[in-house]
Amino acid sequence: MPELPEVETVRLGLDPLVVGRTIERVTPADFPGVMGDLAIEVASTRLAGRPIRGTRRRGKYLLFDLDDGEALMVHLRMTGVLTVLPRSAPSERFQRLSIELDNGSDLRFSDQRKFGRVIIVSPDDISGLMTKLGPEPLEAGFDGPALFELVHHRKAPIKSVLLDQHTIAGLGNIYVDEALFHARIHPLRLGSSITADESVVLAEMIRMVLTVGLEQRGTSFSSFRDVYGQKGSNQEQLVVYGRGAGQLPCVRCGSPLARITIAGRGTSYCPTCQKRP
DNA sequence: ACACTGCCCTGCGAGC
DNA sequence: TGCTCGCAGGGCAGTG
Repeated sequence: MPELPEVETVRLGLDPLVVGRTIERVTPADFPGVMGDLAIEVASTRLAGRPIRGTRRRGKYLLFDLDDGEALMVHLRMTGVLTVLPRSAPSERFQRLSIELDNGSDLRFSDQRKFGRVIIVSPDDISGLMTKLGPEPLEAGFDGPALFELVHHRKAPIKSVLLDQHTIAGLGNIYVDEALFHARIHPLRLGSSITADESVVLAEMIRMVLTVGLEQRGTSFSSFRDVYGQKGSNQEQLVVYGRGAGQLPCVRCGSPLARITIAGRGTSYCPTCQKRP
């Protein structure tokens, strides 16, 4: 599941391969809805001849800046994969879209579950995206007091609050479970119950798990691959995510981990280290 | 403004 | 062995 470290890993890999290139055309595969309501043929006409000026990431959104302030916005959702391949390379297994570039390479979008999207966005769309999302947790200014301000008035479980992209941008199920474990906070604790002192630790742990995830080039628990089709290695650093169902032992205290559902998401935690509310 | 639910989608693994 | 069925979950629409 691509979260901030995975999306940033993809962006870092793509940037040198696509910036400065010009789009020639867009070739559909078998999923007409991949570009939203816009027909692929229409999109191809709109994109033909336009340059890719740069790449940006906001939360889990990836932006390819075009001319005229427009951009191609990609969200990988659960199983989206972006690769750059020679035009002669065969289609990927779940390929949904191929953006042909002027140097003979293709930017390919593959997505097993058809949740991901590649959308042409206007300058207004982009500024809307920038403002509606919460702060970037790896940028300067994201600290204990800032986190406390974001969560102390919230009456939902802290896990739900941290998953809310309008509150903090880029966290998903994996990194939230990991951060809460390292901060020793039970995922069902209400946002309003988190103290200022706990916010300092939690903000630190959020930054830590994201930084490690980025260093490991992402978590490839299932389908995540980088631009070159390589797996990340952060799954080896995970200590709670995916381990609660089997009641595997807590790495800190040895007692069996537990698994519950919060906000419709599987949630693993240590009932001993993360005290109940 | 906020909280919560259901929907989208399909490969995979558990169970029979 | 082969089948069915539930699970995985990010974002959004709809409801309260």
